[in-house]
Amino acid sequence: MKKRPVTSQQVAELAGVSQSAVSRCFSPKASIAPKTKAKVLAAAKQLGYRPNAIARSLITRSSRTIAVVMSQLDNPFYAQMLEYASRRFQQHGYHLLLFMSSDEQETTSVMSDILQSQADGILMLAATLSSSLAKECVARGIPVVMINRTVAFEGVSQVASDNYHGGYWVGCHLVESGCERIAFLAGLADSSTSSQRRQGFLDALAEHGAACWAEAIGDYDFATAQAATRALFSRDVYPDAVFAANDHMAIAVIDTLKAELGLQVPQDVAVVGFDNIPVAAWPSYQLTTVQQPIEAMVDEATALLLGQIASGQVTGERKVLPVTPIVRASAVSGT
Amino acid sequence: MKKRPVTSQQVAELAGVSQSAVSRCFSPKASIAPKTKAKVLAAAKQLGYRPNAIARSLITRSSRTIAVVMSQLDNPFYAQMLEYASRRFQQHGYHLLLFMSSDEQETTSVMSDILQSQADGILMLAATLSSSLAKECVARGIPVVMINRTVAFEGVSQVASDNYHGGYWVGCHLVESGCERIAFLAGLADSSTSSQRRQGFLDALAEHGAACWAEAIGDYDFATAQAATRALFSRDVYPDAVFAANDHMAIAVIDTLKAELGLQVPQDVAVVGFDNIPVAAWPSYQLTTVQQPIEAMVDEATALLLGQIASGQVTGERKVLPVTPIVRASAVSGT
DNA sequence: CTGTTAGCGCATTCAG
DNA sequence: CTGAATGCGCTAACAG
Repeated sequence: MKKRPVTSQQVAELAGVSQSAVSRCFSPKASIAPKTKAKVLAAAKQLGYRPNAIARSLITRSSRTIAVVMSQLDNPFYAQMLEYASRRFQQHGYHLLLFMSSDEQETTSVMSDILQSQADGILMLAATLSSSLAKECVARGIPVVMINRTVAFEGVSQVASDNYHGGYWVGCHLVESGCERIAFLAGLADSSTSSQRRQGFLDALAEHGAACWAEAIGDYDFATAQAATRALFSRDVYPDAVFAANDHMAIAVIDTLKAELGLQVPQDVAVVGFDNIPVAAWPSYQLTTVQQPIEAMVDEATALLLGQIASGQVTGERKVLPVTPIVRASAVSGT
Repeated sequence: MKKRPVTSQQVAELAGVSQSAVSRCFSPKASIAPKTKAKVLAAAKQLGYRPNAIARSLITRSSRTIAVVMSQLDNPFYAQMLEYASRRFQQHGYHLLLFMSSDEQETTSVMSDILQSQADGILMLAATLSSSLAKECVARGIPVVMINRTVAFEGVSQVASDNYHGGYWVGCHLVESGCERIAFLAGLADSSTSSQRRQGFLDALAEHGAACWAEAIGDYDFATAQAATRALFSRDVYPDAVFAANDHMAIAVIDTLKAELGLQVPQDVAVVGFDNIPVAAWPSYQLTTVQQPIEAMVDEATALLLGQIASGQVTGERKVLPVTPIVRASAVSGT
């Protein structure tokens, strides 16, 4: 049977002090005589007392909880973010309440749960947020930070890596490597990350007097990217380079090229990805890619959320963090 | 500035009913006249009212929250589990509070946070739990379920896949495929999963009158597994098969064999893993492995936790779920 | 079916 | 510095 937890009242009785004295012992900033504190702590230890965070939240109006919304944990990139974010917030005495939500409809119901949960802030990783929901959060004064997402609403903050310049670098790198028939494999159609990378890439090509040779859509999904690869390489003349909007798809491209089409990377086709997930460094792939500053992004998001929580102001800032090109064997200069 | 949320009291005033009437409208099982309910819901919508879950938890003594403790999210196997568990609990109106904890010392401090959080249950994924902490949870009547972990304490429940028979199958499969110099690559030294897989494997070999040709330790880590592979293959006569205690290491073995040692899989060396992570199916690897029933394991853990929460009894059950051999190209019969 | 009442466990006034 | 009193927002008896 579930026992009733020990309360501060019981500790107070055992220690021969008032309940408020006990409370003060567990509040960092309250003033309490060392002697009474010792008595109280002794009694607390004896009874196995732990302050009830729920009761505390009710009165302080702060749950010390951040709601994080994710759509996919199978992408290691987001898994890494989540792990790091959790550790980061833990350091500041906050904990993450996890919500999975794939489609926008689900997000609506999830958002309702979040609002009820009294989370002090919301961290959106890879999920879409309708502007009406965003508006509701802002109206309630709950700070929202989105990572690598765009939403057409003022109140929410955004942290992103410099997708445009990442794409731009890829374009330059491939042209300068001598590639002439460069294809782009997009992620999700409505994803801002994919379209920003694409735009930078196209602009780079244009500045070099080149153009994108072919495009396909891979939905950030392995199987879809494989199908797209087959389509891109079904003609007699096929691309001599593929820029995939993320590493996961780039891996799919390489695998399909090698296993099904008998093509060599980078001898026959150069391949570049985006993210620099751990797999990209594996010997089988040696994927040239653009590294996103995961930790810096999370640090920024953490600072934004905690800052807004502390000040009680929701501001809606935008931060763009620099990316780092990583040249590996899948697309080297002078190929 | 953070606005004070609207309370049931305010809704009651607007609707011209008592505060408890409002409360009943948001409790599924309470009886309320359809007419008053309509009035209340109208007022609630007008004010944008959401019940405060914190206040509810305080009085119901149930946070509808499960604490999950993880040590690594970079292993896709655990990431998948977390995602599925989150969705599963969400369906039942529970949410996950995420705690990251690598070493045992950290677990102690994390456990303190969990106890304060008033979580209704604890789900341990890939983390060690000292028996003193386990005892404290049980003493408080908080159900604990560990997945794929062993702890020397009565009160906690455990869900595991049948590691022994998985290892046993691998042993049989390799011997029957004609392999004669079979090596084992262990995970973490103190991990029960690794040692159970190993034991089943060794028993299978013994029953076929064979023995393990060599052993090494890969710590469930890519780089360590690579180093171990180099060591295993440094002699003139090298293994003709490697059983790695998980897929992640098996991938490292294959990559090292192909990229560094110029060996073919499975022609020169057969490789088998464990888990059946998504990568195992990729064309470059085609890894023969043993699939763990992730969803069934999580379903079982969910049922165990929710059942114990509902009954108020912590029982400490053990469940072992069957595994499924997956034969792919990296180790086929008759090689 | 509805309103009234009494707390849940704790932080925070306010006197002393 | 300490204790007594108050109430956070809500659910759960209890009468009506």
